[in-house]
Amino acid sequence: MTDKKLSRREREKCRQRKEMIAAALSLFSEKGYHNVSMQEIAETAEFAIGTLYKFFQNKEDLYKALVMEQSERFEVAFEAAIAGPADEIEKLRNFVRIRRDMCRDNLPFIRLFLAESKGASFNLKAGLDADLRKKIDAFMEKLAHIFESGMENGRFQKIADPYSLAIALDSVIDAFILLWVESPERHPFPEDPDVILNIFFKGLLN
Amino acid sequence: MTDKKLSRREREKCRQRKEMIAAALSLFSEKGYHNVSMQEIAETAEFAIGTLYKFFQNKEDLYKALVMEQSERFEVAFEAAIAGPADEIEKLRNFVRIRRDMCRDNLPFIRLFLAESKGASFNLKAGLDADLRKKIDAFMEKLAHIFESGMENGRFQKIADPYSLAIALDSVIDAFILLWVESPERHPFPEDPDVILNIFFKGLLN
DNA sequence: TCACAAAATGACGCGCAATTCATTTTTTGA
DNA sequence: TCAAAAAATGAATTGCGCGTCATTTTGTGA
Repeated sequence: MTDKKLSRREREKCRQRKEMIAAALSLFSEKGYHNVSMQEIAETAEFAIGTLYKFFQNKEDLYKALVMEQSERFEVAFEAAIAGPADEIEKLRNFVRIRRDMCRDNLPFIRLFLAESKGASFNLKAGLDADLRKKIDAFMEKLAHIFESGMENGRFQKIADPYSLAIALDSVIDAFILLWVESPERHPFPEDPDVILNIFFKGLLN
Repeated sequence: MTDKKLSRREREKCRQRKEMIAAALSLFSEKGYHNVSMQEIAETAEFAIGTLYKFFQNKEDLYKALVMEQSERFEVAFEAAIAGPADEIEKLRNFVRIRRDMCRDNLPFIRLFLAESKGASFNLKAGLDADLRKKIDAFMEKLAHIFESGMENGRFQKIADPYSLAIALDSVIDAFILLWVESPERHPFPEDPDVILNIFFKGLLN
């Protein structure tokens, strides 16, 4: 969806589109969907407003495209993170690490995404796009699978059902990210993934 | 802030105000702040628009009042839940139970609140009101204290720092609530609080 | 019953922001 | 070099929704 094997003009279009999305991302993440005008996006991206409408049918379309494209990148990175190691524990560690890295490198989008995927399934009329929701659900299943296979081969105790554990891990990571986004100095995101994972690995009782 | 020792007229005002807030809550939680017009709220509450503006300076004022009043109720209930039992484990169980009960009885507000407190610190210009944020933070400290004192008296293992545990527990409960809100049949909120708490109580490893 | 005050009403003014499209500018290739 | 096609432009159109306020309705007490 990016370059190679495209005419000069097509490459140029791609570049312009990226600049528009970048401008929109920066503005949306800072001020929120409803507090950003198309005019503003156009100006930030240094295009005329009409040009914006050549690339995107309307404001919502631009927004959806933006969320979709970025999510795709995250999705891919997360899949890779848990596909790498064979060992369940290492898969989880890797997942936590990659989440941290992706967040560090994509602050603006993280803000937007947390808002989207957590509470505000009602920020936009339709909420999360069905496509995206399906992908997130599918990934959750994969995460659940890690816990499941860990239980089957005796590495993990059966302390809760695998899907619940997946949801729990995901939400705890999000919570840490949120803390970190809100005040990076006071709540740095832990370097060592086990700071988070020990909440699951070790038991409070006994 | 409610009744008793008020003139007939004052009681009437109070009732009207409540009806307006109820209408606004129902609409906001269903369609989101920006997709609800004052006209719509007025019609739903069966008042004229002008009357709405007699009670609330403007739309944001109405919204803030709504969030504030409802949060207050939740706040009080949660405080009571952890103040009751002396035993740390029972405090946590009680907290989980009360969260479940409050959610069951206040679905519309839950949707709104999760959207507010989680992602959408940017849904509204200013995000969460500073007052409210302070209250939430203060409550988190209290939750952290439960873990802390449990560690001191040897009931809990020191598997993570108390504040992190508080954040983690809170976010996991939220995640379960979110699942339940989205599809109550497929993901009923667990009756037994230990279904959730065991994720923390018991260790995955060993 | 009537005059006056308090409250409720909702049509309207106004500004803002999403789109449109007639015009201008740039690119292409003959 | 020039004309036709493609792309970019931004002023104008449009619609919406907040908040006002002149008018109507309701309540009160003499």
